[in-house]
Amino acid sequence: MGVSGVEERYNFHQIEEQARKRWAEGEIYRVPDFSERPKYYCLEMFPYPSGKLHMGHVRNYAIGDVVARFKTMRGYDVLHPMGWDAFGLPAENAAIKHGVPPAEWTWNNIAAMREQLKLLGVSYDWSREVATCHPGYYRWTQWLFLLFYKHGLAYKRKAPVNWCPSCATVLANEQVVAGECERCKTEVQRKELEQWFFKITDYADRLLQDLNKLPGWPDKVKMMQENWIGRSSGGEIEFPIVGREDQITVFTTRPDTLFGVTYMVLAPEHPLVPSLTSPERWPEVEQFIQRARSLSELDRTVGEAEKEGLLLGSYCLNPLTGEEVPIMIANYVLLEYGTGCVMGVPAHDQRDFEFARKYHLPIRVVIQPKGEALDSDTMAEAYPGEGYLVNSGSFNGLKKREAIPAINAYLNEQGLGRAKVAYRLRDWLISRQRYWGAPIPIVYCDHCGAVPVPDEDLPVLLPENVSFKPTGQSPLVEAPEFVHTKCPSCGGAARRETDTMDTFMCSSWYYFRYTSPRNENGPWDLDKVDRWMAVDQYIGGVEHAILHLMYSRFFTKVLFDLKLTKVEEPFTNLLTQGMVLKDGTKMSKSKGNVVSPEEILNRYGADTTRLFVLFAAPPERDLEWSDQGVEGCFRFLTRVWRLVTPLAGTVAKAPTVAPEGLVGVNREMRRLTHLTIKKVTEDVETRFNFNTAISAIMEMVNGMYHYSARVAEPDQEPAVRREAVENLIRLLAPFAPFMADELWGRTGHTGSVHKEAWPEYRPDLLVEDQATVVVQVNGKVRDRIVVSAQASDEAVKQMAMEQSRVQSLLEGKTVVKVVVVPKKLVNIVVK
RNA sequence: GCCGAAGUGGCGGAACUGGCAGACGCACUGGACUCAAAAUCCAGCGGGGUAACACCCGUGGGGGUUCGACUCCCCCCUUCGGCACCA
Repeated sequence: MGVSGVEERYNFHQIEEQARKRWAEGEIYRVPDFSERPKYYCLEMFPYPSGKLHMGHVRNYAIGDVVARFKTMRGYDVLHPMGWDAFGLPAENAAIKHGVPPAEWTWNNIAAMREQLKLLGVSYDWSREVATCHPGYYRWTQWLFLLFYKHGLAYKRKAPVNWCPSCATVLANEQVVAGECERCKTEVQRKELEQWFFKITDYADRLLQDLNKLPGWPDKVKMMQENWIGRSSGGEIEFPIVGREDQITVFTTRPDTLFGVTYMVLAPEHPLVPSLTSPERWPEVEQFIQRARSLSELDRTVGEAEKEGLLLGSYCLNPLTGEEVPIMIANYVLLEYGTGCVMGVPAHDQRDFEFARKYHLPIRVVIQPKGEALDSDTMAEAYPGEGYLVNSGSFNGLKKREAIPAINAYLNEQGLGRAKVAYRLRDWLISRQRYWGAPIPIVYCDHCGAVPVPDEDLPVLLPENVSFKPTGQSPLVEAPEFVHTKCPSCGGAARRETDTMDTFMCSSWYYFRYTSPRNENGPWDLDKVDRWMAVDQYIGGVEHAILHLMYSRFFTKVLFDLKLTKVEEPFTNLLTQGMVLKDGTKMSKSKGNVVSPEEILNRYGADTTRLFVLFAAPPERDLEWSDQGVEGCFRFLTRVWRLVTPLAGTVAKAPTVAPEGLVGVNREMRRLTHLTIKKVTEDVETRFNFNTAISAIMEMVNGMYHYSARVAEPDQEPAVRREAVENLIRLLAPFAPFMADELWGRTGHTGSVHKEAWPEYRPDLLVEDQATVVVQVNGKVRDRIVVSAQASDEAVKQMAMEQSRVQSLLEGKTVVKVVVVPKKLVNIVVK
């Protein structure tokens, strides 16, 4: 690395513009559908086209791009596509506010964001771009809806649903966070509405079980899905109703406490309630039901809501004892879980305990813990733990663990119950009362009922010239030419479904579509999906841990069952990247701490911007924005520029193969080059620790500067220099693709560095001939010695003991033990 | 309440399998270059202590295992995230 002459400034504007042009003209990021090379599918969560890239996007796409570029250099065909999650409320709200039609607003935003992504230099195959709001895309979203419908996985029913008054639409359970709309934080209300659902509960167990097949997912995300699915195993038990032929079926996880039941309690909305209420109690009961209905989910479930209940005046029989048990309703029982009723076992369930104390219901102990005597009169709280059955007839003496299967088996024999699993997960509500979404392709006919739109009539197009004002009904209701149609079955007058689909439907299958983005004969080409799926690496924010990621898993399992894919899980490896923070908190307009990518790109260029977000923290951790940190990355790139550009000409002419048996600084320089290749390769490939990979490259650059400072130019081995420079450029390529490509050209290469092979290191060149060994006495570092790499443990030990520092510490003591770790340390233990 | 993750200099972070704590970067300090500044280059940079060494302390706190612990085990504290009347 020689003395530079006239320095040329690092003009990133020019470099990046020229590279963008070259890349576009050469179509270097286009990936073939099929080839001999192994495939790798690298995917980042596609964005909502808000019109502006934010730092979170920059981070997400920079991470994905490193993976994609690295894998390409490693010899894979990398599918790395981009698209737009383009339906949704903001477009409609913008339309209402500014009078621009949602379609126009959305397409303009897409154009703007596409340009920003191109500025960032992400290696997308733009020929595969998809937008969920394009009729050529949502045609297949509708097709998939009908596929689900035909297989009994889509159904319409009246149910209590979550209603967001601000968004003027219903929400899925997953979109309600702590009783609030996850989008706008408005408290959700409960409404009884007839809505479309997807039967995700049919897949609850597989969604749970198959989490085990995802070792490449973060435990955190798997845990969140596990919590959300909320599997509990127990049994269903029949309690005959006194004076009637029918019975109440109850779900419980504790069949072992069946002898401790002292009351039965139903959800207020339970269908049996009216017939179980005695006439004189009805007015009071009806009032109670009304009150429970009107309360929001939030009021009813969050916090220390007081438990309230009422006797209905009827009784059922404990199936094991024949004992009469009063039937009640209570606000703490949820209609949608289990069977909508609870057997009250106050001695062993805290909620039942509180309820029983309040209403003076009897408490009966049926589980006795070892070495303790529970007394129903004096106990201060329920005992839910382990113990032996008492007051339980022939089951007395069994352990809780043994009693559960024993009682289940007995009930099963008698036809009084059966083992059963319950889930917290509810079916996915997919109807939305808004305009900017894929219309649900169903027609209602007075004669034929709900009729699916025939496949050949898809897409059901969204009408234009519609008023978007949210009224609580879909704006499509106000579009007569849309609503009025013919029944596909009988040809008579009929009307269309006016609700649109949850946008999470559109995003549940887009990764399939990328494999065949323009296919018109089906949602995708099976051969292409088979080649590319599953996604090898998926990257995005953890906020989708449940919503998008669980829906996508559900879709994939349905598609697998219907033979439309051979994979059962869509995403083999998942990386959830951390947030970008400023001043310790999430960037937001209201806090005024937003850093605009546009501005940073303009001031420092894409390479610096990318480098900073990759260097400042490992990908899965939150990243604190630092203007000075960006400055530092810019400085580093400038340093690379000043190092390489003056050498470009001589590097191009130098021999490509370095001589063997080098000594001194030339040998050390080679060693550093190969050490860095090893470190960067391992950090990127096995750990995704881009921050440490970049610091290794920085150390290499520092080493190259030292090399040139310490070695007169004639003594530098040209081949060593060439090897260092070329590998530096290759290693830098995934992180700073523009500068790397520019320098690659300048050092005499004709093609793009992004078509180059990733460098390999030579293990034999990593070997050092000397090692610094730490000398400890009783575990404390007291000295260091330099030893030959070949020195025996015994020799190293001898040498360590001879050090004067060590000698003085050994004086008057006895050496108990000496531990030698080759090439690392000697620990002398003395007494 | 239940489940999970994380706590390391002034800051972002590193230490991968138990082996020199603080790589790399930022900030800061001193020096070189300059009329001067910026840029750049060189050096220093956990705390105490010393003229300089020595030495002592130090990875949220307390205990333990080990020749040796940021790393393993037990208890506790703090912060963040998920679930939360789910029978």
